[in-house]
Amino acid sequence: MSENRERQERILAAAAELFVHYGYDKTTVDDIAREAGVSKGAIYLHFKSKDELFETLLVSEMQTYAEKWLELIDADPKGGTLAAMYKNSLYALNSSAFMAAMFKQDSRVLGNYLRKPDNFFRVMRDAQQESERYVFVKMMQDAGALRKDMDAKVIAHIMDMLAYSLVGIDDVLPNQDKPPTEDIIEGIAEIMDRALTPEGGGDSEAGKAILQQIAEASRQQLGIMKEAEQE
Amino acid sequence: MSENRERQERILAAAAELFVHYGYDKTTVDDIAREAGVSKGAIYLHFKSKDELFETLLVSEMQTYAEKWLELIDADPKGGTLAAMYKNSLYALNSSAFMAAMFKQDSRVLGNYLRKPDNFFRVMRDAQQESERYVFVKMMQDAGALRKDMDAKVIAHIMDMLAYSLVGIDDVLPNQDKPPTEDIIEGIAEIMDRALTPEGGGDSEAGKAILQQIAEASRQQLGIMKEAEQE
DNA sequence: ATATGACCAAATTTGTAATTCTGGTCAATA
DNA sequence: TATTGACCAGAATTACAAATTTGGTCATAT
Repeated sequence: MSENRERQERILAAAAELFVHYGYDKTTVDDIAREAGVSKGAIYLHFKSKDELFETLLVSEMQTYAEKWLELIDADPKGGTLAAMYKNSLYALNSSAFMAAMFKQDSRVLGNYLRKPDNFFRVMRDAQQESERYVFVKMMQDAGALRKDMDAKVIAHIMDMLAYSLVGIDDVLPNQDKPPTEDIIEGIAEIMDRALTPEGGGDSEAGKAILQQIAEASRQQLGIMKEAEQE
Repeated sequence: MSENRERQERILAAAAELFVHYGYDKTTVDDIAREAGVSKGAIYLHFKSKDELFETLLVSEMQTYAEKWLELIDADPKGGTLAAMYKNSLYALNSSAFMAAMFKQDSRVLGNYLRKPDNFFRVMRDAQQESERYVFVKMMQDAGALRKDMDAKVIAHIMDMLAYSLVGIDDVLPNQDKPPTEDIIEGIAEIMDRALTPEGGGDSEAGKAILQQIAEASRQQLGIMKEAEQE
């Protein structure tokens, strides 16, 4: 990795930590520079503005999330089933506080950035016709990895609900004896496995093939966004 | 119903509507009096303070919710299974905007009431050792209406997650083509039925018996709270 | 060529005095 | 006796100037 690239990574890492802890509003460019051990000017050699830095971080976190997801699936013996794939997406989501904040649109972290008229999230929502989750579930169903008698749109939405509440429920419903997150995710996986796997078991290999396909498309889309952002 | 009692109901109904629409902070006692068609003084003949009115409403909504739940179960042919019971709790929750706001601790509705040091919700949380949902799930498991190989605490928590996200996900994740709520609830019910019902089917009658038991306990607890509130 | 941090205009926050609003009371009324 | 609404003290909001902070720049240093 070039020295320049390495410094950019350091800046982004510092920014991620500060944004998660203090939020977009309370984190200043000076803070980021100090935390990353560079001068403020250096930040502006990498990013045109605070917002561009922030948006680069958003994209970067999404990429990291996608890669982590793929890794987990690859390492999972049952990785090709719909339930296992979904489960691993939850682990991936849960592994990054910043990504979790993005997913639940945490206003404490995203702050006034959310109010900007054409922020990253709005643009993304307007751009996509169908939710990524739905596309994924639909493909899995067509490939025989999800029972035909389930409505893919409904399943996709329930999956979003569970992901959302996995990272968001603590904010509003403090539960004294909440089970460990891992137990929750495994519980969800078991439920999904029983409820969604077609009779006779789904085709695990077909599932993995689909994932590669989606991953590739996703990488392309993120690449495009990264370019769009440079302008 | 006594004339006095009827007026109290009218006040509470008016308050519920205003609180849901404008929130606790922006709803004044004058507003409530006007909406209910009574004088402000009359409000204070029924309630010692705005907060007492509010808390009476909280308890009243919980009672209505519990009754609605029982009704739905009674009317449901499969009402005794765990999945059907849970499903009906979601319908009951979804049928009252105020109850939904309570469940998700919606700060737009509950406003500064939530900041009060010993508000209803804090008192309730401190009072109860185990979550109601867990008690319910555990009893159902002991009665043979939930597979033994599932952890009741985990299942209870996942049920809370789904309930929370059912009423809360719209606030942060606007989904252009979200399925109708009824389809979502039925989808959840189907998933739960497949995943939680023991081999050979659960004992539906035992389930209903348990519910009556819990309903009775719940009625008692709410009665106690109502008294505690009078002070 | 690269990197820095002093510097600045604009935005945000703070302090605070004036104003409005609101929960609660109670003398007057029906 | 039961009910009302004018009234009031304290709370909340507004207005706005002063002070501070912050995103971004660029002359200077390395």
